[in-house]
Amino acid sequence: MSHGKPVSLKHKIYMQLRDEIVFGRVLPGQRIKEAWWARKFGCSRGPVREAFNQLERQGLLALTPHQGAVVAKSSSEDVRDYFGLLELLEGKATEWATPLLTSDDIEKLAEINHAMKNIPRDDNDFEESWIPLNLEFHTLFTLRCGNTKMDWIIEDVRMRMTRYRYASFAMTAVDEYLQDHDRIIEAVRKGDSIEAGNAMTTHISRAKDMIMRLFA
Amino acid sequence: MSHGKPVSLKHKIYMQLRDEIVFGRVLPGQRIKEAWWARKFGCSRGPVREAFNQLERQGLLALTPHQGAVVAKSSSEDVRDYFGLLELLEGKATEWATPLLTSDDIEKLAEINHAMKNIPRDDNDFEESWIPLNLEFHTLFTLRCGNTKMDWIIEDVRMRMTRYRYASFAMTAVDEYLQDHDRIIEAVRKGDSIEAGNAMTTHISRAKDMIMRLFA
DNA sequence: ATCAGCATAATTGTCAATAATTTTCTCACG
DNA sequence: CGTGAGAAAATTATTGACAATTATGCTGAT
Repeated sequence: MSHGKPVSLKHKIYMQLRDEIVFGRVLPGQRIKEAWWARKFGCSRGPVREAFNQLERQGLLALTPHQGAVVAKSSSEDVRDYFGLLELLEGKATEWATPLLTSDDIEKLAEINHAMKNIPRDDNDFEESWIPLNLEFHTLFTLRCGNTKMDWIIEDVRMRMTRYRYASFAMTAVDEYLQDHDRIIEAVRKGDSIEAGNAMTTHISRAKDMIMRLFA
Repeated sequence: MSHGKPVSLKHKIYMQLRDEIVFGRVLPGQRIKEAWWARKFGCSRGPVREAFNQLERQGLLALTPHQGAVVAKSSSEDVRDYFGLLELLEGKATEWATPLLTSDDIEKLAEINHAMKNIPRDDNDFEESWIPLNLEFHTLFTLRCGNTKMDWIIEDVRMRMTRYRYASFAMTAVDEYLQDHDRIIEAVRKGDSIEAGNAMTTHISRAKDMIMRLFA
């Protein structure tokens, strides 16, 4: 074998269309046509259909028989409830991870947040720098929490809201987010799992409030 | 419109193969062939492939390019971690639901548990009577918890383990399960959400221990 | 008897064409 | 001018055939 699985055509189509939706280049309610994507990839509609199906199961497309696909709409209630699950899951993941983190892990968390603080605020690419660092910060807890399914389920929930997070990204709360991270790190340093979990829940709750306000 | 969505062929295939897996008529690791199911339904392989994809996304089939599908295997670690998520999710759903339940809801819970107690223990169809009642009991909390996504996520987690629950169903803990339900109902009657949530978590933890023991 | 190498068979991945269904447009009628 | 029936167009659902890939089972040399 060379390196890993061979990448199937359906997977490439899936990845690209997923990005289109997640990064908001196509908007909720917009019609997505099989034939268009088949031509775009120079292939037949078979692989396109399979990609569409996968995206439906992830809540990003809405398929209706004989009617086709539209980018799924989420109500403000949907977003609130997805965030509610994230508060619960990431909060508990943080609580569970706290006693399991090595000193290297904790140092890594501090480094990430330091790097986030140093992103120039007026940079046009602020989001492009912020997002991967933020993801790395959060993922470290889910990967170290001792439950091998936690990252899968959080990723699944997150996928359904990411486009709203990106679409309504606002720098107004950046300082609070960074302070939240500091509070989490501090609690982790003390080894106080409950406090760390609560700090994470509070952090996500703040993000929820931000986005819900922009939604209305 | 006549009555609901038209049922697509892929959905019928999906439902039937899912049942085969969930009820253990095909075993983990067993090869599943597209052509066989296409002949079984008198159709081509297209819809079969779409059903396979859906089952992969639900964790019931493992697909490898050019190698085909096998019924997914779960390690004992996987089952433990899925149950860990269920404890968390159903526990919190119960806590959240407690102040929202109507007296009719609580009465319904009592009725269900009463009916479960009255299933003849030596009945050959004990499981067939038990499972839907048990599901109804648990689902009432997830539907009333105030988070519209809770039932989706619990259903998703549960789907991945149901076959293990059924495969290793043992009546040895039935009495404890019924007592657990009574404790949950009691806490709900008192309006003690924390106690109710803890009782649900304990209940699921007991089921986990049962199944993990049978796994080893 | 064992094992590498090769030919064969079986299975999946993709395609282009056809059938079924829905949507859109047209136009006669009130 | 609005409306509704019906034809036309567009789109999806399914199919059967072909290509690409992998598994299998010979063959023969050691």
